[in-house]
Amino acid sequence: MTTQDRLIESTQALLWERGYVGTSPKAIQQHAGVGQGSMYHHFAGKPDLAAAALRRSAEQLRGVAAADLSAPGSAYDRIAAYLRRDRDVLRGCRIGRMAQDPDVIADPELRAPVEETFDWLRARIAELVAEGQVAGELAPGVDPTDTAAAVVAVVQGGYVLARAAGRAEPFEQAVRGALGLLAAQRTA
Amino acid sequence: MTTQDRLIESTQALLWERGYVGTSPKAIQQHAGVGQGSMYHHFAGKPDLAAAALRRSAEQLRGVAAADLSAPGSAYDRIAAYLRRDRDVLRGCRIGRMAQDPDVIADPELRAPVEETFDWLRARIAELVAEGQVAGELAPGVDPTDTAAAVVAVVQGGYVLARAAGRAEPFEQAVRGALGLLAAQRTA
DNA sequence: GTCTATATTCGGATAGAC
DNA sequence: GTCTATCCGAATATAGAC
Repeated sequence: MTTQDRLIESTQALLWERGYVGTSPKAIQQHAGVGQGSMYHHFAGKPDLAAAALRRSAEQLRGVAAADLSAPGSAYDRIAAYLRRDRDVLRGCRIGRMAQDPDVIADPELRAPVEETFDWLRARIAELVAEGQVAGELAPGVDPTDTAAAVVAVVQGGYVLARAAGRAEPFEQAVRGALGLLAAQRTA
Repeated sequence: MTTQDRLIESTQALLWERGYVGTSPKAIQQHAGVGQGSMYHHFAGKPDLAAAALRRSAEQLRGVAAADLSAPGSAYDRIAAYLRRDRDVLRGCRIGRMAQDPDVIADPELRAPVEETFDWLRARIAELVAEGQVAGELAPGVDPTDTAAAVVAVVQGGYVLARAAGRAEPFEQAVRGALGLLAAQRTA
């Protein structure tokens, strides 16, 4: 692995754990086993490195979610596959976490991967809901866009509840709750 | 207002905006218009002050939510009142935000108000759902505890989506989505 | 109770040698 | 490309005067 890659991966890990404000260049260097000069040779500074790390995390997350949402089965099955995916719940979401950091939100370069990830995710789930309705699998009563936003919000909010509680259970409850409400839309 | 109160209110405001890691004692002093020595006379340090601020925020939040959830009308109406309450969406949740901060989660004194707020909120909403089912207003199919967790998660996740997007709309979509799914449970 | 002075470490980087 | 030296301000206090 290249020095750049190790720096990016270390930054991904530290941003996930400590957030942007809580992650120092020195901590990144130590985690990556890379010297000061080396880091500043490859990257302009902390914001530059964070931007690279966030772009990579966004790409990876999208890949995983895309797979869940194209799983075999009905629209409901695919959304359930996304919601039920095995997660490290107490760690939270690598991307969603960044939405809380004012320095990330204030910098368009840093916010862009976060915004795009959620835009894509909501749109993809809305598409599935709409397809399910057209296919007659889901009742036509609910709005696909709104429903998709609710599904994504349940996951992001589930992380918040779980971390607040110090245990994964509230996340799992929220997911079951969402699936219970969604199941009532099935026409079968 | 006493010096203590001004310090607590300033800490509440700064924790909301910048989080725990991002809030310095100096910033608190300046925001409160209080000197260094004065702050350390009244509080042992940053964690002590933050604990006082979080306890107060938790108490206030609970008061507001309790009012929504006891509004006139059916169980659905009360949950809708909670979900639709006018919020400063892009600022996020004063309490939920803390769940992302590792230093808050690691300190039992700081985590307690956060955990208790969400425990109470989920329990109160679960109670409403169960009452609605018993009264025949809501279909008996969904689990009250799980549904309540989903409702609270939609709000917390809605904040994440809105901040990521830089606009309030995704929050409002998520709320409408949740209400749409919940409305389908009404037997009327 | 409040103020000013002082201390230590960290954050975030630049400079220049190798 | 990588290393070490150096810089300046901020974070988080403690000490002691008023």
